[in-house]
Amino acid sequence: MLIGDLVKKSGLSKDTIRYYEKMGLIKLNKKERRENNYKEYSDDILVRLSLVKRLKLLGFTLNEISDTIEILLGETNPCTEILEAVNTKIDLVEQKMKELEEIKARLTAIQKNCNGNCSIDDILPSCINF
Amino acid sequence: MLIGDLVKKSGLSKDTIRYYEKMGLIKLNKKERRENNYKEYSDDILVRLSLVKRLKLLGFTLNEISDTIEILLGETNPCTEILEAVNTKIDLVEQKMKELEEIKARLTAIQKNCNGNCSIDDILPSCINF
DNA sequence: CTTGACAGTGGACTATACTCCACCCTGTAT
DNA sequence: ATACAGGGTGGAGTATAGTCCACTGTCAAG
Repeated sequence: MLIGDLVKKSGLSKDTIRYYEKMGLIKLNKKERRENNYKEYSDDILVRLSLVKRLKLLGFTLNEISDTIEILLGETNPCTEILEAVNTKIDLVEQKMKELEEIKARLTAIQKNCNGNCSIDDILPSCINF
Repeated sequence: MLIGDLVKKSGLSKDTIRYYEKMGLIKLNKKERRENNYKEYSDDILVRLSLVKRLKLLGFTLNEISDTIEILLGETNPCTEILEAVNTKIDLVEQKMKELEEIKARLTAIQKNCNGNCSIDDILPSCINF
């Protein structure tokens, strides 16, 4: 598919896709050009872009994403490396979830302390050592 | 305390603290200066910085953090506004948690599909529509 | 055969969040 | 007295992640 289609299917802008291309997140080999010099994007590229989008939402940087994708979708890594990478990512995700649970508990506590007439004094105790 | 202490206690750099000051994330009133013009930071400032650090880890921008802190620690907002803000934040946190759960499920699926001898073909199905 | 949508390239610009630097003042230790 | 750690200010520079713009080429429709 051409870039216009990719824009529609990926939900990313033309400029963003080209930026990712420049950064090496997606790669086209020389075959993937039409005679008129237009770029031909495969479904693999779409998969990669979906991965990028998801991982970005979770706060990974493009460099981290680049590494992750290389391991997940690369062709040269044996299984153990893939599994290790996946396990590391799971740990990271679990860590983020724990953080969020803590924050949520804290917010809920504020909500409960605040019975119709709260002030800074109701909230501060919940924030110390937060 | 002076900035050196604050650096040690907060784990943030001098420049970062001053940047947050410039951005209005932390505020010193005129009283909070010693006669020699040195800034005197209170424990409240430390609480604020801890909040900033935590919220940053979760992917909030400094602007979002600024708003949140203003509502949580500000002095002029009535209770209803605080509660609304807290509820909004809880929603946001829950949304992020859902995202993470989805990612984790996906990663676990990859892990299961990969029985000792996986290749790109084992992983790709888990990545499509990811 | 021109118009308009779509493609490509290169480079400038922006926002966010720092980080570094130069230069100056303060205060204690030698 | 002076060295030196620590404080203050202003402004420049950096990294990341885009976003915008100008200019050019391609191609199907009228």
